[in-house]
Amino acid sequence: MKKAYDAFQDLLHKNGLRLTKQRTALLDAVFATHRHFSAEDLHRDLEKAGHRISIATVYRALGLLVEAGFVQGLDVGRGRVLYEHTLGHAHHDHIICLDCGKITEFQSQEIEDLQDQAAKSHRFKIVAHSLKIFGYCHNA
Amino acid sequence: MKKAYDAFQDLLHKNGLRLTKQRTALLDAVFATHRHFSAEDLHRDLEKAGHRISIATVYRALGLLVEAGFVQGLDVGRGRVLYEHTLGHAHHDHIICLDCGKITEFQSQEIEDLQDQAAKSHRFKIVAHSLKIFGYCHNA
DNA sequence: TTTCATGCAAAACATTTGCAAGTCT
DNA sequence: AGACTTGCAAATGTTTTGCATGAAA
Repeated sequence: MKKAYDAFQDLLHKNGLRLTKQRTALLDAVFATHRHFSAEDLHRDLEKAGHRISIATVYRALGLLVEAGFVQGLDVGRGRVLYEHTLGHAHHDHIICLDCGKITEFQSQEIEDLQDQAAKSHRFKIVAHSLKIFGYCHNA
Repeated sequence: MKKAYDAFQDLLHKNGLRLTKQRTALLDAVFATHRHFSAEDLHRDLEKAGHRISIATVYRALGLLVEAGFVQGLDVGRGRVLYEHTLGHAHHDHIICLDCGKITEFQSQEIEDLQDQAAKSHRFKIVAHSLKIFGYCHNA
């Protein structure tokens, strides 16, 4: 995980920002998990691990990480946003179970290509896209 | 638009619900436009047109329409939900301009098929899906 | 020491809900 | 009459913000 720290520190330095205890702990936690987590999940885990950090700081730090592309937000509906780190993870889309909340990732280069094509034909410059499939997993 | 009223009235009757002035006016407004609108847009337009309706009722009626499949919600991020009526509209996806908010619709049967395939291979039963492309339109 | 960051509590938003009063059937 | 609806205001849940205090560089 040295890479994540270095890249993050670089980013902070470049913008005259500081590497604080809170940001360090948060970065740590974000890259330690490979699940999708909410801001509150993250806050709870950090406090549980003995770190003193406010929910406001969690949101502020997450915002930084998202802006920098280290972390991605996934809007799962009804105002719920889950996050996941992106370093070392290829782009993927999500299938969300409406019953148990389980999130499965998948990817399809064909879908990507078709999206690019669609955007181009409407003269849009793609910045990001979000494909979510909602349904019921086999446990439902 | 006779069809929409009839279908809505049917729906209400079937569930022991009532066709009130507010619901009539709202249905009217929803089907009169072919744009994407927020609950507040709708509320404002209704009041502007001289109808007395509360925002709570707008949400309640929109909920009914969504549940019945007359209207679809489009989560455009940051807790913003826009609605559009679906009667007589084929399924489509959206390209959203991050600069001006313009929303362009497109559809691709190939993407649909690939999604079905992806869901099936993960043993999910699809209920809905949402594909949004974010970017900049040619005016940006 | 000079910024920048944090914590706290209040504010901001969008949406939902309880309840008494009003309206449809 | 009786059940469903409405409006209102308060409650909700999540995220943001102002400001005084605290901590990096």
